[in-house]
Amino acid sequence: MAQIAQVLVDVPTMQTNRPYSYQIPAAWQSQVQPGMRVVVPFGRGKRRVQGFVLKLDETTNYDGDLKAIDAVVDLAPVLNPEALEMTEWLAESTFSFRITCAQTMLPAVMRAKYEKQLRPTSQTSATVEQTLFKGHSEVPFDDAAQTPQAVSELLRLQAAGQVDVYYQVKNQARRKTQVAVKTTLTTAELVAAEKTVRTGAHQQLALLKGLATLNGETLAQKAFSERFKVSEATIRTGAKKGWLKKVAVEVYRDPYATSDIQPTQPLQLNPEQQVAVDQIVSAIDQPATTTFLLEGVTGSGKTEVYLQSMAAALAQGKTALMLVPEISLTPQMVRRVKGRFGKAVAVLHSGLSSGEKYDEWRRIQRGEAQVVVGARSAVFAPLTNLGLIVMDEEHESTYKQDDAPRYHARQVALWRSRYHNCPVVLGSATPSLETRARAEKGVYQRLVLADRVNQRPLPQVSIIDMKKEMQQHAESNFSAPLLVALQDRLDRHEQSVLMLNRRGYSSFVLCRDCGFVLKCPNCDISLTLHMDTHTMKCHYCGHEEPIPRVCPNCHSRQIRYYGTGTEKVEEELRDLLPDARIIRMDNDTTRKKGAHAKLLAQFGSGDADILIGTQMIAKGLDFPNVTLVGVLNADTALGLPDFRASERTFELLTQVSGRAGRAEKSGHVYIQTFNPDHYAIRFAQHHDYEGFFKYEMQVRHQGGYPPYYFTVQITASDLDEAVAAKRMYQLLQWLRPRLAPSTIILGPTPKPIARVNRRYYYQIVIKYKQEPNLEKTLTTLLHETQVQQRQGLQIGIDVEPLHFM
DNA sequence: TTATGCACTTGC
DNA sequence: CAAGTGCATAAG
Repeated sequence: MAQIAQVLVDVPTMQTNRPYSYQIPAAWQSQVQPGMRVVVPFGRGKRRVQGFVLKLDETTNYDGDLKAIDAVVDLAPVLNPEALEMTEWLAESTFSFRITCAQTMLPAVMRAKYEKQLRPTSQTSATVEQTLFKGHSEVPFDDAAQTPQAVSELLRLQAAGQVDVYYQVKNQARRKTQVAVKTTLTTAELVAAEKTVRTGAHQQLALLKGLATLNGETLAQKAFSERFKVSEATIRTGAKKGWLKKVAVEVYRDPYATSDIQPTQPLQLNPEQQVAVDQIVSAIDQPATTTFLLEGVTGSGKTEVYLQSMAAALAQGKTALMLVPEISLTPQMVRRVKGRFGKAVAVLHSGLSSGEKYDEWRRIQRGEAQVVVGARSAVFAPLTNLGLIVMDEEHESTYKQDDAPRYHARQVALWRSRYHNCPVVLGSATPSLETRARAEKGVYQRLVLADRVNQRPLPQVSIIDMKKEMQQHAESNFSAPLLVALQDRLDRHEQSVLMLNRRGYSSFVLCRDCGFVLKCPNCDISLTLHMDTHTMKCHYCGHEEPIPRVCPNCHSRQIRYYGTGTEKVEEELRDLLPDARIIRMDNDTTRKKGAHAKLLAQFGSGDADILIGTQMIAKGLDFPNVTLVGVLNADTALGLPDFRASERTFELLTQVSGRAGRAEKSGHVYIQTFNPDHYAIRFAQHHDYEGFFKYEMQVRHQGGYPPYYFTVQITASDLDEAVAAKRMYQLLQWLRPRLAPSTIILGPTPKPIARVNRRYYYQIVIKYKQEPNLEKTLTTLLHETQVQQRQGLQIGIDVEPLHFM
């Protein structure tokens, strides 16, 4: 029997990024398994931390005294063998800690919370008892240790044995329970009981009849009382008489329980869709793994291909995973999947409460859900026997996690497909260059849906040169042609969608006398005006301050709001078209849970004529009465210092264009821009992805960017700008001889937003085609920068970063 | 991440 | 000389 557990402790540092051996107490030796969480003592004090059992052993090569496991948290492993293997791989490939990776794969509530408590001992004096504990059996350490004096006093008391420091490892996971009724009597006994009730006691009779139908099953009290028209008081009487028992049963928090989802049937496929489904389905039971790129314009019926392929996987007794960029933005997708697969579907996305996520996760883990739809982190869903992984809108940048572990869900999906020997379908109308290039090389198999299912032509796209508009008209967010078109839709009772490209653009305060711009005291960025709260906010650190009335620099009153926020656009539009009913959708109006869906439903039911919003409206919205789409500022992202700026602009414009003319009515798109001749805008105008791909590939080839090169970004930040810069130059010297001569190292450069949250950021970008030493070198780097980390210098490694700013 | 030991300064 | 502060260190 295994006596020793190799435990990965919850301490995210380089030195603890390896398992520690612990003694398993004899009583638990038969139940502890790899993948379970345990509580173990760690360090010199009495500190206790959570850990994951990675492995069981008979012996250990550690020759000190082993400590013993304190508690076993789980009855069954929460990380299955696949997850354990994935932890290792993920940690290595993203240069992050194993513990962080393990935690990333699980619902957030399974992360331990630590509390430090003070408890009295047998030697606690009466004075201490009165002043500190005041009759409580324990006191939170942080409450008692508010001042430095209090801390030293506590240390003294601890040394004197007057107080005991106790570490509590709290499991945040809570199961929701419901009161249910259950009878232990037989049907005959229930019938006999009917004779004992006094005449006219209808409710009690109904109760007994109801209980007889349960056949010993439990039923929620609420449901019982509704079904048999029995009051809760009667149920209580029944319990008193011993007819029934009240029990607590676990219920899942089902985020979609109340919404009525209509079951849907598979649709007739067109020939192209049929080819795609056939190819994918035939790959499901192949021993090899195939990655498909399913390329199809908006409305070409990609979703139906996904659904029918997933159905085939289920039919073979396998499970299916479907990733979507952010479901809270595309509720229609969840409806379609739930409509097709009903109760077999579990949903995982950021819009769920932590309890809901936990419950959905357990439904998957217990095998109660065979289909998972979810955003980025759903790629770790504990599905066994995976038959198919679908990644919709594979080009979306939300698939990349911005903080450690900086993984891309596509990489994880591909890893899992190799583990399960199942196909992956990457779907998009505008695939990322990396993916499209791989399909070109034959690494991925390309499936094309060229026709729109409804046979509608794509909307006509007009480009409006704002430089000319500006010369002819006063400063306005709306060009003459766009205004005319908007008025026209109002007259015809059709709807319009206006998109404001928020990136790199927002409303700030500028003094017209001295040019002063109000900036965040912590970050190198101007503050944004928020009319709803009447404050100036920093979008990077959250700093907030009142709107200035006079210029803080020259005390002039000529301090005005500049630039374009959605609020400002809405205001201007209300002036220009006073009769239009307008809905605005941005971070402010959609912050509350469900607000997003509510606004969309409102717009969908025809309660408004115009929907104004940021990028979030470009995705997934599908309203038949929308015939006009306007992009107010197409090019604000083009000026950003990022080689993917053109790709993003093209994607966004193509995507938002797809929102016009979804049904019988044809749509028209107006793109306002200061760069009317830019290729990203021209190719988007003609819905020409292939043209864009070829052109952009040349640009990337010339610049030496992905997909011709792999990239790794190393960031250093420090409170002192000079320190950050100096360390980065040292790093460059250190790095150069360790990497291949063909590898290009860019920088160090200050990041385009050089200061965030009082820290200064510098970056180095490594570009390489083949670099066998990379992993070893970067791991060494992480080890060697440990000491500097503690001195305040923070180093971050991002493999294949998506944002270079 | 965090408690501890040790080196060193500070205060009486 | 005791107490206090700061930092390096190691965690089974």
